[in-house]
Amino acid sequence: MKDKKTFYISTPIYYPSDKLHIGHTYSTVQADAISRYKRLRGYDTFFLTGTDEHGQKIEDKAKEAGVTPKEYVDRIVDGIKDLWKLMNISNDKFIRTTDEYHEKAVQYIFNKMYEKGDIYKGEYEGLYCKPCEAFWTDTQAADGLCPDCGRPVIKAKEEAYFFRLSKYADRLLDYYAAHPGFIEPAHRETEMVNNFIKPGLQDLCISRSTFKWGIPVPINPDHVIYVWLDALTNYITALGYGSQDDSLFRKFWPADVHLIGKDITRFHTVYWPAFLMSLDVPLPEKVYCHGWVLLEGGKMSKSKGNVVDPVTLAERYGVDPLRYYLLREIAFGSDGVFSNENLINRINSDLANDLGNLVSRTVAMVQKYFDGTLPAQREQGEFDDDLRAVCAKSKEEAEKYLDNLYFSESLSAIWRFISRTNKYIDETAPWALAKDEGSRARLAGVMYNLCESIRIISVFIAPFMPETSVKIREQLGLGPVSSWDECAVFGSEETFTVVKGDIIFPRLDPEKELEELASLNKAPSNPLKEEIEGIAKIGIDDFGKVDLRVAQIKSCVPVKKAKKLLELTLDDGTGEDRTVASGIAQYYTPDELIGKKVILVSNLKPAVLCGVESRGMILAADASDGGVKVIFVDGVNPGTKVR
RNA sequence: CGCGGAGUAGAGCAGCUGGUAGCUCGUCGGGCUCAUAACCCGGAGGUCGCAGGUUCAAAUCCUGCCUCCGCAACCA
Repeated sequence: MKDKKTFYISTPIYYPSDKLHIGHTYSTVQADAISRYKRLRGYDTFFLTGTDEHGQKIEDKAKEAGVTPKEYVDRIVDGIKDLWKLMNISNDKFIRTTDEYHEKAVQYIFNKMYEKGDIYKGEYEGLYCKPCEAFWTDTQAADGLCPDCGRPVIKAKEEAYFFRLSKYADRLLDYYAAHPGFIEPAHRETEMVNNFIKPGLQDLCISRSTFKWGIPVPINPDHVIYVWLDALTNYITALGYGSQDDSLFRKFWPADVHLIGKDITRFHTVYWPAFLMSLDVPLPEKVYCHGWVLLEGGKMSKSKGNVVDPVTLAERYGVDPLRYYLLREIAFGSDGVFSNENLINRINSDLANDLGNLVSRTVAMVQKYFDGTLPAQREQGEFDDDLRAVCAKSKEEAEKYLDNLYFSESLSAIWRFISRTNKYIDETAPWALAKDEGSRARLAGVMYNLCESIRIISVFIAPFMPETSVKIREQLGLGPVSSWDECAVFGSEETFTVVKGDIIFPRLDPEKELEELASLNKAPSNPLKEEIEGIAKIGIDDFGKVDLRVAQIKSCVPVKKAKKLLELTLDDGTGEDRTVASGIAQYYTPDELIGKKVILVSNLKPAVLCGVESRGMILAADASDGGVKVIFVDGVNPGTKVR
């Protein structure tokens, strides 16, 4: 870590082509928790999030919607900002890659790299498929054919600008070796080294001339800068790098943590460091690749219709419970499963039963036994020492874990103290002490210790659940936490005057909630209908272009080196065998298929898949269980046209 | 033999620099009555994926195998 007491953390910048889901919320909430923690610890903290707004996809979406790309992203970005506001995100800045200062700075960066000789016009490297408007690496198009459409690729001559990524391979390896912990979890580093760096880094294409929605290449306005050089650089342009005023950059760079999802590891641990090396800018301290929020039944995906809407959940259960759940449920670096049942469970047991009830019962007793204000006459007793010891240990662990971004573990440590406090009530049995006038001082001592414990807990949870921290402290008659040090000394408070408030976390009825959530999910009445209506209409002529034929499977073998592919030999009625590769190996064995008749798209352009030339495809349905059902036909001869 | 991760009580996970298997939820029984039918204590429940090996001793180290999940290359 740097000597100066600053802390700079970033989330990825999100692509505003759709509404954000719980996964994005997860990233951002993590960054928020750590930012709040660092601020409380006295760090001058800069927390950055934002949006990555250029690219073909947005250009297309905007066209569909009949608005300009800027108008399109403006609308979505408003929604994103609202979501962060709702989630109580304390970012210091929100960068949009369409911001003027960013566009200028990216051009500055491009020029600087160009002058250095790290950017060149692609003439030798890069294989380009014109119809697909896509670039492929040598390995991807090893046979000289586009992996997408099977047509020949050409060398990218005058097609694009390239960044000399290959030049930095050794320096990257050296850097990793010299900076353990740069990539976390560590196994991601192994993955990057083995999969990308050792096999040889390809130079990186950083411009496009096939669409317009991007930052123009300064030396050639026919091109726009392609995603990574535009997006990744936000981490420094947001601080004013490449502008008149780079005081923030000088203050906060290098970043302490780039928090990212594991899917963009390569870009942040290979491309980004190489860019920075090219600019002679120091590298960030750490890239932390967190896991994904998975849903029961697999990855989140729009087409599966199982995207969880954070707004619905936050409005229904509260922002802090949702924050807590995300930070608690998913362990360091690994994926976690989101389910409504888990969420409700966590809220009930951790928040309502353990924490909420602790506050409630304590405040009620202070109210009842002392009219709300604890007297100065207090007596210490048995169990007090242990309570303090657990408190101290909990603090130490919570800090240690949080410093390393182990959110879940940090919360576990805090909850050990909450449990200990509940147990303390049982051990000291204040209601028994209350019956005996002679135990008045001891009773006051016990209640004081409870209030102190809760006060300290309110500091512990402040980074995770800021609103709850405030609510709890209100009941203790205290203002908001202003420093983490407030949890350092047990007994620092003179006395307490409690104020009874509302139940902080009402208990939920799991059955009822699950039912209601299920009905809410159905609310967008008919997603299937919407999906179908969302697909562009085609004319009968377009359909006529597809030639469908019945074909019989003569033989079938798995494709070597391919998990998903079966190589089918078909009788299509022409008398000549036709080979088709089909991605159904996980659903059918060859024996099940041989002799069956299927529907063949006969005029699909050939493509090479894993070394097999596939001429056509067979029709199959995506079953609701995630499987695939091939469509079989009976009683028709091979070669018969289907329409 | 492409790279990496994982297989531990009903569920979700920890333990993996070797020494009688732990946590949360659930479940069963008890205690308490301040509290949000909450809290506290205790029990049941696992031959730690399979098979070998090293060792006085292995979930933990080694070898082989099986299964699952990511990434890459193929879901035409």
